[in-house]
Order: sequence, then C-alpha cells, then structure tokens
Amino acid sequence: MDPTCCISPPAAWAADPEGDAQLAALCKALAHPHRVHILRFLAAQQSCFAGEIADQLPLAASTVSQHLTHLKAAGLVVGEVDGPRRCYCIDPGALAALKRLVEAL
Amino acid sequence: MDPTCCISPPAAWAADPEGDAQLAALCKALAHPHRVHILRFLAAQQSCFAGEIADQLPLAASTVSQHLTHLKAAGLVVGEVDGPRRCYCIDPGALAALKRLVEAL
DNA sequence: TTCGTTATTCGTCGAACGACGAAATGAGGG
DNA sequence: CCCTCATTTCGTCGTTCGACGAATAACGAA
Repeated sequence: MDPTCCISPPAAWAADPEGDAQLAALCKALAHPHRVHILRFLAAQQSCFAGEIADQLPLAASTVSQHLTHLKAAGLVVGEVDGPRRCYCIDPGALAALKRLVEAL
Repeated sequence: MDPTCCISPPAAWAADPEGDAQLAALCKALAHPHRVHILRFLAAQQSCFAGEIADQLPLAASTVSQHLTHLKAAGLVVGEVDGPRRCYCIDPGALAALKRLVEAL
C-alpha cells in the first residue's frame, strides 16, 4: 500500500540556499522562549528600555543583553541610545520578512 | 528628544510562557538552513524517501537522519515505514500552527 | 570632577548542536 | 536462511549556546 504521503509526481523544484539561510537565521533568533517573550513584549509595548525587558524575565541583566544582541543581529529589533538607557523596538520590516517567509512555506 | 520607538503608554500585557515555548520549539526546528531546505523540499515533493532528501544535501545520510529527527520531534514532519525505506511528509497541522503563531507576532 | 544609574562586554562553565564514520536494525529477495 | 539495501543509532569531536558574576563603558546630576 502506498504511504499516504507519497503520492505526487516529482515536481520541478528550485533550491534556494539564500532563502533557506535567511529564514533559518530569523528562526534561530526566535529559537529560545525568552527571546520570543522579548519580541512579544516589544510588540505590545512600543516603549522598551532594556531594564524593563529584564524585569520581565527571571534572568540576569547581562543575559537579557545577550538575547537582545541576538535579536539585533537578526535584524528583528533595533536599539537606540537614550541617555544612560537603551531603547529597543521591533523592526517592522524584518518582522514582515519573517512572516512572508513563513507564509511561503 | 524622545526616541521614536518609545512613545506608547505601558499597555496591559499578558505573558504567555506556553505560547513562547511552543513558538520557540517550532522555530528551533527551523533554525538551521539544512532543515529549512528539507521542509521546503517536502512541501514541493509530497513524496519523500529519506534517501531523496539526503541526495539534496551535501551531508552524510546519518546527519540528514538527525535533522529529520529534529523536525519530527517538533511535529513538523511525520514519517512512515514503506518497506525498507522511510517516507516523510509535512504535518500540515503543525505547519499551520507555526504560521498562526508567527502571524500573531 | 566625581558619583550613581544603566547596559554592555568579558571570562567561564556545563549542556546542546552539527558533523562524521562505524556499527546495528529491519524489511525483502534469492 | 542469509544477504543486501536503506536508514537509524552510537560514539566522538569541535563549536556554539545560555547562563552567571565581575569588570567596563556611557551618561546625567550634584
């Protein structure tokens, strides 16, 4: 009996290593619950001092800073200096790119 | 000057550790370019013997098997035995859950 | 200038990842 | 029954992750 999943003919298929890497990089940035928490917190609160983010999580401030570094490296969040504080917010373009890539799966 | 991203008042916000973990687990499964490649290949070709997948990638068969194990653990892919081979395919429900969670960001 | 507040960077640790080859498993065919 | 093919499991190696505390900037106020 044919396995139910093995029905279709071999479709023409183009590999896209670049797109794979792009989506993988974005997903990697969200591959940790604390970073998902941070992103969703930033989505709810446009205001976003690093300290407020750290208060949301049972983590040392340095650890939160590292998570923010990952999210920044992926382009999902951007930070700007505001006096002695750093203010973080979501980069809507990167988030839209993520949504587009996931939707295209 | 106020940073452009720090405008809104503190909105009421409910943390969702469970949702965070769920999305993080799905993203972790896609946090590697080879696994994204595999998922997109499976999306194009419903038919999906492990050997065909391995042929797509410059990796040892054992390494591909491990990646498939990750994808299976996340629920994104299911496999069934077909004689001496294994036939893999996407779990549409898990993929839809991923899309829903990402869209909700 | 000096001090207090705020965040990041550095150094370290154990755990997990990603890769490989070798060995084990399992279903069919002679 | 044994043999072969397809795949997984095991053991190993080096790298990266996630966490912490301590040390280091950067800025505003006194």
